[in-house]
Amino acid sequence: MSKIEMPDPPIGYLMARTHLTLKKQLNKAISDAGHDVTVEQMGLMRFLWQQDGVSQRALVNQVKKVKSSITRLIDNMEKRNLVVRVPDQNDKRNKLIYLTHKGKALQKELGVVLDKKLEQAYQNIEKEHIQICKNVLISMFCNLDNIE
Amino acid sequence: MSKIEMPDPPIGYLMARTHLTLKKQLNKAISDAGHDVTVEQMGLMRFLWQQDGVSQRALVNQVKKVKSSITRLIDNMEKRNLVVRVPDQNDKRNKLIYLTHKGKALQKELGVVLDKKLEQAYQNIEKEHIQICKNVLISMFCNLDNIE
DNA sequence: CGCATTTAGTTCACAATGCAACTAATTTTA
DNA sequence: TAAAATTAGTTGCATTGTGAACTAAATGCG
Repeated sequence: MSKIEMPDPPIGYLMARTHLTLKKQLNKAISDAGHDVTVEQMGLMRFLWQQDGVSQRALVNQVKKVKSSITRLIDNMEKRNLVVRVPDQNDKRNKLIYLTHKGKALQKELGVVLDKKLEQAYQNIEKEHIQICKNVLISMFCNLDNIE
Repeated sequence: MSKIEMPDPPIGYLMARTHLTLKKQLNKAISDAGHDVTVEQMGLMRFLWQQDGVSQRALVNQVKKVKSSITRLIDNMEKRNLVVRVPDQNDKRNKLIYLTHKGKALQKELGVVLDKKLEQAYQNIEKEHIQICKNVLISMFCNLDNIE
């Protein structure tokens, strides 16, 4: 099978490829560890672990996804008993999202799985370079976020 | 609305956030430019622009997605008349993917849209840092790819 | 040669994302 | 205050990604 010769790929392709591969393997690692949770659900819980009982709107602002994505992400998390929706009595438009016991308990367990996988991903890469990479990703995001 | 204070995010979250935001805005930019193509379809065409008439298997090896993803990506590209599937007479299991005129013509036009958006994303970021970031993404991908 | 194995591709079920259109509740404003 | 505009959340539709089960074709081996 002949290998196709490609020119230096734009960063978007590299990001997409690495992101999807990391996500795929993390999902498998989480599943192998016996947890019925996805990486995206973990990504939302990351904020809830810091501050519980926030509105979906607040989560939209944090994770920078579209509100309909959050709606369905929370649908699936409710199915798995990770969170519950509680109507806000002060503003009946809002629904406040609270972690269940199960959702809270997962913080430590998923942290272990995540750290282990990142350790594999970081092999033989200089720490300073990883920090520079993070900063570039943050700057790119801010540049794009300011445009829209 | 109170901003949730978050600790230093793992690189996976940064990659996911930046990747999705870039993808979202690129899709909009492509659509605004009058093209009925998605970023993922462009990602596959990137390889076809280098070498036309390859099997789906070859594309799977290049883009590192699962074969069922490629099947449906090509389904949607055929609908839009970007590519055609041609049965391989030498090995009847294979289907060779060829760009249509429309698919070929898009290389330049989409390149312009992509470059413009990347220019926005790269504002005020040092070129050397972008290169380091790219190298980290490549190294991470290779580390993960060797594991599975 | 003939049967087992491998390989290429499709299909299905599930999760996730985004856009657009919608409902319901709140806030603004005339 | 009543109508208009905004805000929070849901739903329908299209695209994408994955894994598992499936078909058809080619390859390998006894």
